[in-house]
Amino acid sequence: MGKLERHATIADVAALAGVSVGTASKALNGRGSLREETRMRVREAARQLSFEANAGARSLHSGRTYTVGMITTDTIGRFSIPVLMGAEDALGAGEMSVFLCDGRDDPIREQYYVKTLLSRRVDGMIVTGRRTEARAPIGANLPVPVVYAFISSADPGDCSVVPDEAGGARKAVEHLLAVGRTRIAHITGPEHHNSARVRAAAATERLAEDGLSLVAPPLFGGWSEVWGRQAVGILLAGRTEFDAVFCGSDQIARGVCDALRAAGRRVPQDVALIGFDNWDVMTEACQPPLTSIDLDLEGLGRSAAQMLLAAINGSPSPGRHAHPCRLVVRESTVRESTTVPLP
Amino acid sequence: MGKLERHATIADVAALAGVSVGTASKALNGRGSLREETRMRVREAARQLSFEANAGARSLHSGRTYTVGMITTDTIGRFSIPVLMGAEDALGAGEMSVFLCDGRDDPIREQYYVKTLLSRRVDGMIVTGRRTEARAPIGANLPVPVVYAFISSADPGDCSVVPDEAGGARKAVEHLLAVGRTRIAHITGPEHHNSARVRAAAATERLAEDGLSLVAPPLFGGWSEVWGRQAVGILLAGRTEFDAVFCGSDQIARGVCDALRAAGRRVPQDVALIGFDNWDVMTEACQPPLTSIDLDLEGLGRSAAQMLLAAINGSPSPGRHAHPCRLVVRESTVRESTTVPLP
DNA sequence: ACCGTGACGGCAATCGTTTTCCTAGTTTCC
DNA sequence: GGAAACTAGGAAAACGATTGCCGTCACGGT
Repeated sequence: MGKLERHATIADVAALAGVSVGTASKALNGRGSLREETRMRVREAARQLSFEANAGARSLHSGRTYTVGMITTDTIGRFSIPVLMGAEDALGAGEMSVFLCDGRDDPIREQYYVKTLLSRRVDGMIVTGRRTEARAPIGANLPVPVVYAFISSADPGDCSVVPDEAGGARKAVEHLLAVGRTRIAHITGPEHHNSARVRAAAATERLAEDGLSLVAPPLFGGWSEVWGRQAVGILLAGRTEFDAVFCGSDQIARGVCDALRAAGRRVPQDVALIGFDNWDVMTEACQPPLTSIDLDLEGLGRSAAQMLLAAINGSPSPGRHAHPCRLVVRESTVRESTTVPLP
Repeated sequence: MGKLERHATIADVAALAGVSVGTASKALNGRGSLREETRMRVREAARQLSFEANAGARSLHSGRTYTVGMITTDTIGRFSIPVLMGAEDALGAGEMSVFLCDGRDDPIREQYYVKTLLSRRVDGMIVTGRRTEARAPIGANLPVPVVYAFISSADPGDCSVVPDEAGGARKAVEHLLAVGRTRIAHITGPEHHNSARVRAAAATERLAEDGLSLVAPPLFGGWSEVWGRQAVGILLAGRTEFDAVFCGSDQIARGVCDALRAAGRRVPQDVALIGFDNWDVMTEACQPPLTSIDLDLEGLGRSAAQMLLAAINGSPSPGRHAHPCRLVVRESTVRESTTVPLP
């Protein structure tokens, strides 16, 4: 058989079942009062023609498309994916389909997508992507609700869901304290990056609550392994003693780990090591496997989607919502890989 | 101002411009014969109401939705993303929007998505994802064209676009030969994985064409760094001399690199090293940076999308299409990072 | 003065579905 | 036996946009 020529319409179904179009509609949607026998006959006809109601025509009538747009501002990367997947999952459960739009960090392209999505009458939009700072709102007075996920909108009235990075950094420090370390160093990304500043500040603050401080000012650099290795050199040259390093990313941590080993320091016996992001590629390849802070991006995406659904149904949640991070303990902080309960 | 209450319809525009609905439509679409003054008046009214034509209503009339569905079978991963982005890019250029569906390797979910997409009257579908083997077609006698990207359909009549892995492996071997290596080892993923077998076979075959063979049978294992390190141990224990290693993945290559360095062998002086996938995270973190084979997944996605567009317009390209791989030379095979032209 | 001819725009059908109203039977009950 | 009360299903009006077909002007030519 070749491929089917044309989609069956409800008129085809009605004709085959020997009823009127309206009756067929009622039969398929369980509306109106029909004899069970009629209902079955229509259903059978629909099955036979593999009829699927035209969603476009349907939404023309209902005013809702059960569709949302997802715009990623930067090109889709390691961070956007889980957010995207979490959102897709939550929306799928609400019978919503997702339009994917890759903004590629181009405002023109982005505005084009907004217009396209509006013309497609999406019920709402999710904006995601990575940025060092909050981003300008995607549009003013849009006729549909918008939720910013991972990234946050510069307008505090907009609904943004972002990871609780400060909380994550505090958890990291608390874990190091819990395993008995007090001389902690911090190696992280570039200072102009908001995440780096926030995490460093939170770590410092948490230590201060226990009357402690970092053994040296935070080492700002890049997010890479290379920087991790370099930073260890700086740290060792400074002759400051340290028994733990809190890293701003797993890549940095891995570089740190390699450099420490090369310098003859054992992880975790001499130095406990904790990363950030819980990126499996790094945490698993690290020797030993790396303890890290998980941003729970998939959960964040899911949560953002749920807020969007709520907003669509008339209950918006304006403002900035911090999504909690999770500590994942591996062997770079404790000998056995048993989970250490937090205080 | 609060958010706009409702989307403007063409009737609103017509009323504001003082013309009939049909005239408004003609004015906005450049059809019919209208006075320039009228046209401007309508356009101005549309602008004022920020009118965007309802795409659903429009496609009801035209029969086309300018929409395609993209189904990823496994959960979206490192390989699917570039394919997805390439496709999205090519489709966007054709004014098409993309529905994203994450099949999560669940056939039920997948079938649900196919139904949903059909009810949304997509003009076509792209199926992507990673599998060890060809996959069962997503549906029989679908009323819209389907293109498989990266993954391939078990039905040889379906249009599949897949990387030319054999060609890539041959390029890798050719490069090693070109830089003067003849004692080549091959470390790769699990033997049950089709890619591992194909690449190993192609490498062997290419060597045979020069009257050579691998210094040892291919070492099948996993795709991980850990396996790369282990495999070097096996290789060294075997006392076979080798001056190059062709690895089945960049992760393996990185493990190999670390283990070689630990064993006192210099890369590339003693051993030239080439990976597969050209995954920036690995190639850049590797010391020295890793030469690799790029699958050009983004190009592959773009190409798949173009075939889909062609199929939608009535010119299908049935069958399996191999998308060429690219050699990317870095310092793990040549001292200077200058590009070496291929023979 | 009359007809022909463009130019301009309105009218209405159409796409596929849902939903409201209505009509024609069939019961039911007094 | 006849009116009321249901029941089953049909007819038609939406929903928003496009488009083919017509009517109505104004103008020019004979």
